[in-house]
Amino acid sequence: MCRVLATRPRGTTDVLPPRSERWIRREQRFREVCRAFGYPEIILPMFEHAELFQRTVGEATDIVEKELYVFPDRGGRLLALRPEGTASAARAYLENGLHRGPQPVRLSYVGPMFRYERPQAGRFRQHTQMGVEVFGADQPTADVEVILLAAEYLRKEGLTELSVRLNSIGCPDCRPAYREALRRWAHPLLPELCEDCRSRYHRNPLRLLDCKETRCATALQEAPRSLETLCSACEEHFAAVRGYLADLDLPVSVDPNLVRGIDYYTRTVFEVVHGRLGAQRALCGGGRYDGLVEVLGGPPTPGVGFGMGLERVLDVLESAGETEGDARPDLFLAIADERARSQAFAIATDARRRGLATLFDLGGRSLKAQMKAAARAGARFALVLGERELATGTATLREMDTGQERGLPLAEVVDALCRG
RNA sequence: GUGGAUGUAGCUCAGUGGUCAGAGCACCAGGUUGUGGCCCUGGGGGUCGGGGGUUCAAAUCCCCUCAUUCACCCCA
Repeated sequence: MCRVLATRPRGTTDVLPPRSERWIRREQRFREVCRAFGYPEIILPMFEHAELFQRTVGEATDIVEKELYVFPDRGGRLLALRPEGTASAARAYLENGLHRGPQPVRLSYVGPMFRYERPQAGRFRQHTQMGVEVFGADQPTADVEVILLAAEYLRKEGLTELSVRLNSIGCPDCRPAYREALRRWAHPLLPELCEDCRSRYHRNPLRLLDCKETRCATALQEAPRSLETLCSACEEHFAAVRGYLADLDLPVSVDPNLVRGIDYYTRTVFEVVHGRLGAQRALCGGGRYDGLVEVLGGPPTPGVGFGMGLERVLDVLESAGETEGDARPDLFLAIADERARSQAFAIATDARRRGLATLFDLGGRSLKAQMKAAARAGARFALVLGERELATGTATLREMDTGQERGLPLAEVVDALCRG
């Protein structure tokens, strides 16, 4: 085996059956929920002009600064593998003139995202996000709708122990003032803070608030909160979001320390977290991005959405013993005599056309080995075809779980299985 | 980018200087010439992650490197 040719790139994964079957079920269920909420799917490119992400996600963010997969193509364009879905969706919304049609525009998407990160539990260089976006809606009900959609999907997957973390980081009117206020307040504490926090002070003071170092956390306990300095419009918006969510039987906690690492967010930001998931416990992250479309040269357009990590959802489900979606064949044809092979092809074709998952042996193995293969594949029924069946026109159908057998005319086997 | 742990069969791992490198599970075949699961027997499968060094002798000790993994930063 060649070490390089037969090794996947760092941070990527091969998703094998049966996990791949479960994976597909998760995508299906997400699409069902999106359909129920009226969010048709948009299919977007996996790479874009690098500038799209640099300008929207933000030059100074980790995602752009150190995680973006950028490359020049053969025509000299600077492209980037998408690190997230919202910027692409906003670009497509504008480029295709959706902003000129009826508003709001609701969209969903499922697909791979790429970030050059050091892999760890729940984090990869290629991961998959299921997300939704609403463009052209500034009402707090839109924020509530997308949070509700995320929660409804996760509920349908049978997940419990979920909670929604919620915060408002203000808008271009009130955020700069808050940043300055926080900086001024923290300045005298700088010598006590950790090295990371001293650099956060300059780069992104909001990040000071969620440092995990205990000495920083205690030092900053009394820091001013963004929630206390929201402008009245943001204040009102946030109060409305909280109010609707409170009526909805969702475990929501307002967390003034929740800060997200993408520049385009305004007002509402949120995460859905699950307790038992290692250090990367956010299943879902999102928020409002009222200035995003305008940055791309479009009209002022409010928007809100989220991205959900498919691998993380699967991890939680599998840690809870999830097996839904595991494939199980209905019928295994064991061939005891090569002269029965044509008959086997005919029965298999009939069964498959009628929706029964049917396998049969490709030849050269003993009947015993074939029965073993049938059991291993998890087949519900096995049918032996040989000289005897050809002569009498009847066969023995064996139910694998119980070992019970019954004789049936060959022509009726598929009918019997279809009836259950 | 930073720190820790780990790389031996498909999987989980044993083997810390000394014959040709092992176990369990899995896989294939036979025992049972038309029937899976239990049992028995046999079989296939390894550049001991890679390279260099020390030594009469290296899976084992040293250096480098690659990969995996967990955590930090950050994020889904």
